[in-house]
Amino acid sequence: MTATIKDVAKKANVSIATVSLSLKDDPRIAKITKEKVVKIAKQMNYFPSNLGRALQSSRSRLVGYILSDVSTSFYNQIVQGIGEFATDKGYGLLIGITDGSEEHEIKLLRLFREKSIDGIIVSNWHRKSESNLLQFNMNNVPVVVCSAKSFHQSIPDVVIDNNKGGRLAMEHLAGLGHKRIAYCFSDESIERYKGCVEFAKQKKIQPPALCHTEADLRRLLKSPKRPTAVVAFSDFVAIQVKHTAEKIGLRIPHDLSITGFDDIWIASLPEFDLTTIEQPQREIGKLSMELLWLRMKGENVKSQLVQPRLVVRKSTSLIKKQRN
Amino acid sequence: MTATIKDVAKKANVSIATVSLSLKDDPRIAKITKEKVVKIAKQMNYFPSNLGRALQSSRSRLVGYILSDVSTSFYNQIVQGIGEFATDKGYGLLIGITDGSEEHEIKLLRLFREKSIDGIIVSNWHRKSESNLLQFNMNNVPVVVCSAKSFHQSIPDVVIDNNKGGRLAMEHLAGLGHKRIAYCFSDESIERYKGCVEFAKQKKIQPPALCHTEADLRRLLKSPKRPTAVVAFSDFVAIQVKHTAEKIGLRIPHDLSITGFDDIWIASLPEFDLTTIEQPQREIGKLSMELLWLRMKGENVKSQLVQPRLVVRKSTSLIKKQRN
DNA sequence: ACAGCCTATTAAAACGTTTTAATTATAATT
DNA sequence: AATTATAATTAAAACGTTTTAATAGGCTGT
Repeated sequence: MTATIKDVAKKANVSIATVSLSLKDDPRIAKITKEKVVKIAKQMNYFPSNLGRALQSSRSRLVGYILSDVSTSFYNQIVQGIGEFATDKGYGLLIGITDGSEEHEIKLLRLFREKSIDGIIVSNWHRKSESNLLQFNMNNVPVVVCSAKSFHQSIPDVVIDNNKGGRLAMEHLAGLGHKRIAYCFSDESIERYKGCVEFAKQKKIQPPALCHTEADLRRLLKSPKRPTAVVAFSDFVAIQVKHTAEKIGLRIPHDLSITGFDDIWIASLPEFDLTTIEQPQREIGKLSMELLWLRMKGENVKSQLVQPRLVVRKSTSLIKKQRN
Repeated sequence: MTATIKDVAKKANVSIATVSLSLKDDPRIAKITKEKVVKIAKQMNYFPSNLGRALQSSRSRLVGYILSDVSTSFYNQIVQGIGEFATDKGYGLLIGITDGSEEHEIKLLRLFREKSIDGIIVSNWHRKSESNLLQFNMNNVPVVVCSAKSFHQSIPDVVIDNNKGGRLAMEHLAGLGHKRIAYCFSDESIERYKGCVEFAKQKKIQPPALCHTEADLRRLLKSPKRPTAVVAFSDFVAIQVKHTAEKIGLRIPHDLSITGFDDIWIASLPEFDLTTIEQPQREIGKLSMELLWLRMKGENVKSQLVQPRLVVRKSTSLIKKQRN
């Protein structure tokens, strides 16, 4: 089917070694020979097979990306960022969607191993996989954590400055005059919440009330001294909060201001028009792949903190004087 | 680092051939030997490297998926479906996001070739790539088109029954008493529109008015005999239509019923609550991969039509008598 | 004219498998 | 006991590369 190095060698009437060296412009080969070989190779539409190359160099030029679910709007952009950089550097991107299933995750990691993958980026993983990932990482298959906090100091991560993000949201709300603020929900990144608390402490205002569940929030919103604003953990959560508030009869932003986090595409739809903290998802993906690439080249890298940005829309407004 | 077949052979004190045959349970090897080898292999945590295997069989056990953009909610589920099936069969899924760029697409196809990919699934592609894809397809690297109409009879596709989907939407609206219906927008799948027209013809009602642009729609909605319902090409378009209508002062569904297509996740949010034609995206992905897999095994397959399903929500309602 | 040096090229080994054909060991038949 | 048939194992080749070390062919300088 496709031409191999042997075919080229035969046609050019040289050895396969000469072909190999010519194509990588090795100074040992005479210029005239190189030109001949290159011309014939092009003419035969020859490209070195990664299989042979991989076998001999034990580098497959394949990287893997593990995540639990592409369908959350958030990770798509990340995949895009990773993919672009990878292709550019000649790496194939193997995608591994675990769907949250541990069994699936194990299967995927085994597959990656069998394929002699050169590096791995992870966004979601199970506790039990950590030793497995660590093993990859120590055996010259670098691992980078993307958009999450790394679980081991030998594995760098690329993550938004969550603390700063929390502060930005608080700063914005405080600037609009809000004094009683709630935070929904705490489970995941505690950093964002910490950012809020730190800002509050610094500005000597009341720290946000922490809601763990929707029931918590509902109760709080019905109380006499209910919050006038909510910092939501994500845009997703922000939408939930909006629904909860509306069910109680509160209107956004008239009765309640809400900030989200991520700036997924629907945040800008007029139905939501959500003030939010933007994460440059594509950038995060690209940066992760860049770190991985550097590590695969043997360089040392440090974890990266990506800067968040406040996007002001219509889900937040000045607090009404009479209620303050 | 990781054990190779040689290591196992040495430890088991047999030849590498014996190891290879034992692990695939070849009847020629004595049972007792097999057991010994299998035990030692497991104990050494040995898995055959795909690289060696691929080189010798010239099958990489890699498949590629080409699409322009993962971030449209729609394709995520497809990727998930493809990925699941692929992993299950021991195939690695290389993802190729073209971002609509032709140059990128070419780069990706070359990468796929270099990686000796075994099969390709395509959702979006440029005209110019067709000859390229066809070449893969003829050279024992089968191609399957996913969620789009194939461009060549030698390449099967998996696609929703668009005609039927159109009919379903029309049937639903007609059932609610709507007589004047618009279709937005026509550019892509003409099949859906055809389905609408066919249904109208059959039931002897007025065929839907075709809007090509938002301006068309706006004009139509402002006309005295304006449509009372719109069949939108996709959920995405349905949302656009909703916005356009609301800007004019029409309320959904009170003044205008809208049906979408796809049932992406936001369709079920209370802000939209969109009556739509569901595409089983995951199923479509899975089916595409299954076809590809069969073709890679040398079997002949036929294109598949997937059945759409009407999901009734609140964006459609009975036409008001006074206006009919 | 010959040792010694470049320069250009190539043979050969290696990477990790699978598979075919050959070899060895064992059992069965005369 | 010698031959044949059968069962079990293995040597070797092949897949497509890269790389190292070796070879051949000219030159140079004596």
